[in-house]
Amino acid sequence: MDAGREELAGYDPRDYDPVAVTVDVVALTIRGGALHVLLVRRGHPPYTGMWALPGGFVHAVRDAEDLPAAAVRELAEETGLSAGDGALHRVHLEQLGTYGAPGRDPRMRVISVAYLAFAPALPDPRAGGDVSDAAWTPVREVPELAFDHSRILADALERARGKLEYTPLATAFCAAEFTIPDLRAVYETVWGEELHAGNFHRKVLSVPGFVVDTGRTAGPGGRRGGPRPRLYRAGGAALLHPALLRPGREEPPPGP
Amino acid sequence: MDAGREELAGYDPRDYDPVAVTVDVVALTIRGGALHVLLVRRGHPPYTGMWALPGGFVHAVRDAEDLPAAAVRELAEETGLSAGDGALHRVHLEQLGTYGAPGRDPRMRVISVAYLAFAPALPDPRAGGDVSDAAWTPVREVPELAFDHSRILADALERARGKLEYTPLATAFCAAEFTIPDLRAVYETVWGEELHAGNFHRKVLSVPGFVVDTGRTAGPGGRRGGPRPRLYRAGGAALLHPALLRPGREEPPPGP
DNA sequence: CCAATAGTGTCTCTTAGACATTATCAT
DNA sequence: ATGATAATGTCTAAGAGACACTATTGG
Repeated sequence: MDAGREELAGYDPRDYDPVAVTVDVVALTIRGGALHVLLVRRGHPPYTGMWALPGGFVHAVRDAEDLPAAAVRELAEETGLSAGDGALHRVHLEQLGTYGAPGRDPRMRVISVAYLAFAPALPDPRAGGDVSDAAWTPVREVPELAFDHSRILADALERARGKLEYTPLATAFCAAEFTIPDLRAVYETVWGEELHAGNFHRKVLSVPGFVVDTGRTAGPGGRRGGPRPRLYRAGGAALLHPALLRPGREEPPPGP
Repeated sequence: MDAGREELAGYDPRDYDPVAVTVDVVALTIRGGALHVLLVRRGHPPYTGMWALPGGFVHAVRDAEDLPAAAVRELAEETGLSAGDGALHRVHLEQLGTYGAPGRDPRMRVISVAYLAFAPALPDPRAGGDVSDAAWTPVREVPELAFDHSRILADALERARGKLEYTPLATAFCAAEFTIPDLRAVYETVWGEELHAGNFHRKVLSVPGFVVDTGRTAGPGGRRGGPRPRLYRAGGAALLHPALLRPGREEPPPGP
């Protein structure tokens, strides 16, 4: 598409109000069998001392950056991993939604574009910059967050739960090579439900392009016995057909 | 959530760059068996004379409005319907995504929050304001659009096709009361595929909360014979269980 | 009458899920 | 040996889809 660059005569800057745009990242990972989210403790007003999602203003004019680039930058700053690093390269990033209610930031009108990141187990973050602390926090222990970040986190969790059903993104929580039980643990952790091991195994292998067999088996890990499970890599499928529908969703009573 | 209003000392306005935020609306409706989108012809630079999605700057400071409110306002301005009107009340509106690549607007850095609207058949729009023309356009005849609006429209269509599968939003394209063949026509139009009438009928009625029988039948309409179909209203379900999966989706060849 | 369409019945194939079974490993 | 777990097999119920059939309307 070529930008028809007409003259800017007749263009009135007062047609619009200037707004600050931030990017916030909901970075999810699995540690020790529990779903964790990356949080930072704010070192400046507003909400000083409260926990919040990592994020910051988009570099809009000088060194103008795209929105996904801003999200990667924020994630890299908070985790201490460099953007070109291999660890960050395996992170799945997608836009979650945009939050712009008036008054959500007491300073001024701020529109926040939220991103959702699925990451394999990453090292502990390091504090620095304008945050006094940063930590992977179990989602079940997350306190009330600054701004409307509690709502953003809730939306992110719901999105993540749904994404596991019809996309292969559960593999984004695993290392490059993983076993079917590893994958099952991801589903059980995110959905908060136990899955039948045998049925899960057969179903995953029946979905074309979900996982590919490496031919090798896992070494003796922290398991308590049993045969060595086979190692798989993520397949090339972008969508799961048929989907792995999560159980226990009874039909809700008809609303208004 | 209570906003902890610390003092604003130490707050440096240069921490952020001012950005203009717009809201663009992809309004879809069905007219004469074809899917239509509401387009406007631009009356001002940039892209003067080109077709574009209806949209405009968010009122951010004076009369600060929420993002969905801005979308409703733009839709009302372009369709000539008042926001409190009953016709607009039946329109389904949801956030589609946010587009903020540098250079997408040649004037300055603009972030656009795109909304997707599903509407029943609405009257023809009226031109006015800063648009020289406005029209419902069949999506198969849409020309190249201004800015990145062609991409936004493509994303909207893909979202709409998916939404029909697992939500009852096809009813948002129908009048308040509709027949099962009406509903089937919506699916066939949006998906671009013919569906088996008998199987579709049975499936729709088998999903709890999708439609409710009014007990009445349609009057003699533009049909070419056959029994009077029954009239239904939209049910209370928010999700379809089981979903109406669209046919013809063979497993794609595994990508990279 | 005839063509078109609404709505229902029937059959087959696939899949989900409950459960059983066998094989392999750590302790 | 014993217990835990990977992986596979079996059975049943439910849903998708192909197809046939009846009933009811407009022309």
